[in-house]
Amino acid sequence: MSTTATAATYDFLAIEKKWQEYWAKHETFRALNPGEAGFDPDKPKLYVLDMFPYPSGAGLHVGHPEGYTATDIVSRYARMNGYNVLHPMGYDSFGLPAQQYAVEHGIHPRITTERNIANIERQIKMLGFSYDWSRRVATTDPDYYRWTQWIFLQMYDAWYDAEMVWTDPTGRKIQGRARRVADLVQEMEQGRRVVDAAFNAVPAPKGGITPTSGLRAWGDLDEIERRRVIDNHRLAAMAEVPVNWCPALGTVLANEEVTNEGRSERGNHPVYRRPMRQWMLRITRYGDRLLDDLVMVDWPESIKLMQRNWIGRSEGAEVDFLLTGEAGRAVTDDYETFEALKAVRATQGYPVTPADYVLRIYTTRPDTLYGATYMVLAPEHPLVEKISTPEHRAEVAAYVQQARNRSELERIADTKQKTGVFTGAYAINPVNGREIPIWVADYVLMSYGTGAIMAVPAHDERDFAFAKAFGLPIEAVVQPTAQAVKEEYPEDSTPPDQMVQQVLAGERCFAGLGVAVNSGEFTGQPTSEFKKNVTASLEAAGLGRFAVNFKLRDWLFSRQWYWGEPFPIIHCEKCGTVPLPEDQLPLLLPHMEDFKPKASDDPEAPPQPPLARITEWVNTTCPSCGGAAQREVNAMPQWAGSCWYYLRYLDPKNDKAFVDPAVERYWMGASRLPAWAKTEAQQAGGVDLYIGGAEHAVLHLLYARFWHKVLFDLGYISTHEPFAKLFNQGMIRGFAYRDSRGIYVGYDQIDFREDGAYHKETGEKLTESIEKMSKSLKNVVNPDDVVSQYGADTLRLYEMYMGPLEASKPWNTRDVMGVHRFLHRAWRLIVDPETGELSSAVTDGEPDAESLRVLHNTIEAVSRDTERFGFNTAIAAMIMFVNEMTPRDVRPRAVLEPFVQMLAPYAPHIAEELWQRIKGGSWHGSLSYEPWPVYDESLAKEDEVEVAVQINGKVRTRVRVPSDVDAKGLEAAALADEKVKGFIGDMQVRKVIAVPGRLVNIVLGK
RNA sequence: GCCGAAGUGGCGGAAUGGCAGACGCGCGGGUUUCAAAAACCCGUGGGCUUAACGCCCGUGAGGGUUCAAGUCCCUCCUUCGGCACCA
Repeated sequence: MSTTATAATYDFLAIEKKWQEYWAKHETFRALNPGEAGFDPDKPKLYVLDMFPYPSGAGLHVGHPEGYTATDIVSRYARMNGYNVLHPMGYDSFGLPAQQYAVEHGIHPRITTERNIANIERQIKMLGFSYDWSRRVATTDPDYYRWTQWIFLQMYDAWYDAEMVWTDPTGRKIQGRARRVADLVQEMEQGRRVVDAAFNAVPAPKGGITPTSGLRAWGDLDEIERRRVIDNHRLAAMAEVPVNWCPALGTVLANEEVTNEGRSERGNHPVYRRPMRQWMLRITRYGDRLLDDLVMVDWPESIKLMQRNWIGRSEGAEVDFLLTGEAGRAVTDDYETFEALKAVRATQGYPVTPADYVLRIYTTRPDTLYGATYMVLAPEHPLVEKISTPEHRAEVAAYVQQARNRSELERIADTKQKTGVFTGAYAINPVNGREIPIWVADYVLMSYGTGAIMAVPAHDERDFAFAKAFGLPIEAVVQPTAQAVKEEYPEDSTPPDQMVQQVLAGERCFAGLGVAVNSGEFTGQPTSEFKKNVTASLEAAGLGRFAVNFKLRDWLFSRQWYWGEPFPIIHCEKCGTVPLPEDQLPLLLPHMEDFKPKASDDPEAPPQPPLARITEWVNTTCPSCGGAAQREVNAMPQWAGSCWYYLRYLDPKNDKAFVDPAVERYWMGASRLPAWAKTEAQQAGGVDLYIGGAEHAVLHLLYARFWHKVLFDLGYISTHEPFAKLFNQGMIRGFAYRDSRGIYVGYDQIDFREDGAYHKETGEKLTESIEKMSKSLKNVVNPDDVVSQYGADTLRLYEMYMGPLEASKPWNTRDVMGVHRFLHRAWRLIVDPETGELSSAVTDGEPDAESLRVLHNTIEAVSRDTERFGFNTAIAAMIMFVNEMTPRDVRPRAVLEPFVQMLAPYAPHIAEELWQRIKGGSWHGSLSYEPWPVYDESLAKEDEVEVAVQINGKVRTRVRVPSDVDAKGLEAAALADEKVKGFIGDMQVRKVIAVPGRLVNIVLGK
């Protein structure tokens, strides 16, 4: 350790402070926008982005600098290679953690947020990253959230035209586009769209509206109905939907914020499903494009897959089952039997839209329709109450109530043990006219498909379990091959033929593909063919249609907390929801002394947003009619600000627009990148490199893509996708130690000996494990400590040297010394430790061939490795350079200077200092823009190389040959070798493989 | 349960199908020193050996392709990550 540092040795703390002040003072890393004085349009651009931090009270942990260092290396490398580099930083400062921290400590979140930002910014600056600080944003700044609110209003004023086929500026054909609400109104006014029974604006039927179609023209709607149609189509709209209600947090949460166990991601509180009227963003409209456009981006396959799974597109059919008897009569006066409905529909040119007299289900397996033996409604399904017969009503109501009171946790806990009750109602299977019972069970989810299913116990595991539990019939309609059923039950030792018999007998469930049996006219058809045919036949009869479903659900966009963006919306009794006029933005978050949300243990407690308590703020006038009105009192969720921050960095001070279009086109446009960064993705444009943790795989990254596409469709930005290239850094974990009772022990309590870790006080040997860093495991490493002990350059270098960027790896403080020593050695190459002056070994003379060879090998390795993000091996190459140069007493300047440049992206402070010293009095400034050293292959080559010689694949000797020898010459040299001759003896040389520069393999035989 | 990624010395890790273990840590030996630290130099996968020359075994396990496999293919095991009643 350098606590004994004299003025002459590498005084990293002073050097780092000096250069950080220099960079700040000279705005060394300021990136100029097109149009600014000094902007060079001939340089290619590179937009290098970090996932901006959440400014928590704990400050940075060592995981943050890992990604930040990687992007900093790329940024600095790119500047030295002649790029205009945009490398900004900011803070994601709204959200629940700040709210909770503030509640716990009794301090206003505005204050804690400012304090936390100040601390985290100090830490980031202490690490010497080359951010353009003039572009700093915080999502809590009114100048920032003004535009978050503005974008929300654009979504409010937009709808998704799923039918529209259009061509983007690159000539790509796209189906579906967000358009202005005014266009929708116009289409309806002109009669191109009509309104169906569910208030959807659908393309007008060719033959016009028939009386039985349930369709209406725009002119036939009253004011309230018209508003309902429009609201039904807005990309941002309020809707009564089942939401995740967390009474303990006093707010609702998005699906993405609820854990597998049905608890809140934050705080681990129970979450309940409740229907509530909330703001929703219709991300599901973009399901297909969010899925399809993943091919445009250069992202880790694992992340793309997670997004694909999250979107969860499936194809199948919607099928309408007619309700019969009492149930049917309860909901319809006009149609009582299946045959009657079928007859009516047969006369129609246009399929009838959903209405109460049918039970509409979604299935991916329409080929199993003949095996449907009962139906199931989700407890929240609107038909449950209507169709339950008097004798079952009490039981159904009790079950529904019980399901409501079970948290998600409880529902998930017993997926094996199915529950449910019979409603007393029956439905008619459209393919065979059979009446089957309708049940209610919570294994069917209201939020997926139509909230109702046909149950085919013979071919669905869940239905099978339910049928077994309640004694419902199981009828096989798919005959599997012996092999298919064996694959489904690999552990089972039953002979495959017998398994097939068990499936056909309804004793065993089979969910795979096969050939139809007992399926009327379809019997004998393979599954895939059957699906197509039966869907077509249902469609022809108006009883079903091809359908696509997504697991992705609309984004619940309101929260009942204080610390978020207020909605720029006013509720007027006369005009409905009214957007705040643009010139009134930002709508400032009003100050509150008591900002606590109303928390509760009661799942039935209603949400009470804190803002609702400021009556003088809530009560306002309607911008539309001028009458009395109320402000929206919910706040936006954590993710709102992070959906578009990468766009604000481009033009952070603009008060006319969230970004100037010309500026956006430059920084987000397709790059003129060198080979190393060129991918198909970057041709499509976007942020050139985005580095962050994989924990955002579906949340932030999906939401941001969604907003981006909306802004693209509305013409505000120029690219389909926000992030052309994404890279996930691996998690840095820490060694954790616990005693025999399982209690974790902090590092300061541990005596590290050769054979393990011992407790300093008890002497007990401790168990070591590698865990995610966390306070409770007492294995957190604080960057402040590392920097004060070893310096920022050492921390940066160590984090990059630990291993591949994408790998998860454990922090080992002992290893930090290794790179720290390297920096000391690099320092002494140039500075005499005795005098503090330039070392006398540094000469102006012509470099010798060997020094040049070492240098150019290093240039080659560092350049190549940096470009492929192999930062660990790039550092290894620089260490080798220093190890080679250290013993020399003549070290030519011409060799040292390029080395210092190569060190600069990795350890910028020491590099600046060494550069200044080696350049001497003539140098003033930063080396940040000095051209990167050029690799000269002719200087890197040696005249002679050693090549391994294998006999039958085993290395037996080496031969020295000229480095440019060809395969023939290499073969001759190997065969001429005495030792090789000895090995050959009287054996026969069957084959010789000679790979110049690599090896020779001599294959011998008898 | 489903999907994905990964298994290499005492440790972190390196290796376009071409000399496995670069580089660092740790460890052993040496130089320097009154001594220690620091620094510098040498050694360091395991085993055998006449200890020089040299040989054998080694990248989670087993099989395969190839002149040549850590790398490609098949089967299995383990660990980590994601999803999880999505009809």
